[in-house]
Amino acid sequence: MKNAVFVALADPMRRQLLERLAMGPTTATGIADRFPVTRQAVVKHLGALEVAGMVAKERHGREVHYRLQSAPLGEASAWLTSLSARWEQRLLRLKRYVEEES
Amino acid sequence: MKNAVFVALADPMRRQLLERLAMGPTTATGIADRFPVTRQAVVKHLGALEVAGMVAKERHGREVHYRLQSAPLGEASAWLTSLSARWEQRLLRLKRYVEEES
DNA sequence: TTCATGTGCAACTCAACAGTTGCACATCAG
DNA sequence: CTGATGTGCAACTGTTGAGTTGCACATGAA
Repeated sequence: MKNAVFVALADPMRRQLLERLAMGPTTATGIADRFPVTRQAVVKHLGALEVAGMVAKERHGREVHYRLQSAPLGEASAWLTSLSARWEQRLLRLKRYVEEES
Repeated sequence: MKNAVFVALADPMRRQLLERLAMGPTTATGIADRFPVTRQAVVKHLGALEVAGMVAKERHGREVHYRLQSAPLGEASAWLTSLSARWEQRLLRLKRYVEEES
């Protein structure tokens, strides 16, 4: 699942979709009007985001509204900070070790 | 540049490389011994990570050591948390609005 | 020098993905 | 019902990237 999140985040268009969805739910057609791509392209991207759990569909009549799901974003962010923290901690240990030597 | 970071993070092998590099610098050959892939594959992945600024090369004799650069990880994480925060804030505003109505 | 090890470059295959187009189906307004 | 709008599904093209292989070059050790 985590993999699907990072795969989804790899595409610039999908990141733009996330930025747009952060302002509120929308339909694929509404998005396609403001982007230089087909509605089908938008639908596919939203599908990838849905597989990653970053977006949820909601049908109202004949319209399908997509809304952001922030949980996966938090998980991805947490993994990144954890990785960075492990490295920084290692640098800190090395620094202490060098200072101890002198 | 941000795009290269997310593209680099999209591959499971590269994320494993980052995990490995968080424990300390290594060579491509050393990594290839512990992974079921060719050295060349590792070199290519490390190249992608280098383009993204997440890894730095350092030559010692005939060996090339790769070490983690944590800055881009922090930037990527910051973007994710910012996006999530914007959405959460919007939900909060909506909640306040609804409570005000009643 | 000679050999082994580590690296760099280039070409190739294979699979996955972005984006498009065309058409069918569903839903709302008149 | 009729037309307009929104959506879903499928097939197709073009491109990108992962991984491999082969060979040449550089460096350290005997």
